[in-house]
Amino acid sequence: MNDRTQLLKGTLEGCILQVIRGEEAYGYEISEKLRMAGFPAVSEGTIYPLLLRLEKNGLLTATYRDSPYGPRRKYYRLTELGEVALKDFYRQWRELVSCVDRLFAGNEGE
Amino acid sequence: MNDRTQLLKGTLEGCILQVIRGEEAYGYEISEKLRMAGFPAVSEGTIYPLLLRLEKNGLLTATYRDSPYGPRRKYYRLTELGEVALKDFYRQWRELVSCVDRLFAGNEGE
DNA sequence: CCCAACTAACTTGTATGACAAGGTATGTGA
DNA sequence: TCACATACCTTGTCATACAAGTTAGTTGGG
Repeated sequence: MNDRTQLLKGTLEGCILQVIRGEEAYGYEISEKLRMAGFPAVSEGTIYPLLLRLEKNGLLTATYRDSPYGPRRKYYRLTELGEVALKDFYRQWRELVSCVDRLFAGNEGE
Repeated sequence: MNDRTQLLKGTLEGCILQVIRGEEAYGYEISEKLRMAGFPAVSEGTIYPLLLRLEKNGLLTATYRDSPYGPRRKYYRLTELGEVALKDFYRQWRELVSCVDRLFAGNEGE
């Protein structure tokens, strides 16, 4: 019915910003890192359009660089706008988490 | 850009199940309770279709009862399928939260 | 040399679900 | 009579996750 993909909506964008925040990263790498963090395999059909969108909206800038292993990589870096958006995301995320926690407080064990 | 509505995707369904779990409730009441819990005003255009969907999918059953204040209310109650779905939701929710937490661990203060 | 496998990015089409806007109807109080 | 709160529902729109497929570069094995 409603698999986890709906739960991910909106969350992924913020998480990707956070991955890039530390140091610039390219799409393929980002999807690996998310998988490491425990996210269930995020499809490429998800990640690349999302990155393009973020770039178009000015949250990311990109530069191409050659790869020693394959075609050139497109490295993304956060803009100032991206930093702001990341902070906004995290604030809203924490807010949502605390709402849900409040609702489930008292009977999580069951 | 991406307001909180995308963050809510999928979460709302589980939260509504949780609200109903304790005791049967009707739509109007549920939206009040969510607002109490801190959720930003959940629109009726969201809540009623969602309840109908859950009923159609067998997670909820409904009975109409008169109201002392207005038109009759449609009271929803969890089915066994609904209980299972609620548990599933909560498990997946906790999993997502811990993934995001892992990603943001170390620099939440900023 | 060719082919498989991995790396790397992108496109198209589909489904889901939140929401705005609007409609219908009942009860209360001024 | 009229405004307002209660109560439910429908239609249409938008954002976004994903499957599946496309294009390309590199490496290593047969």
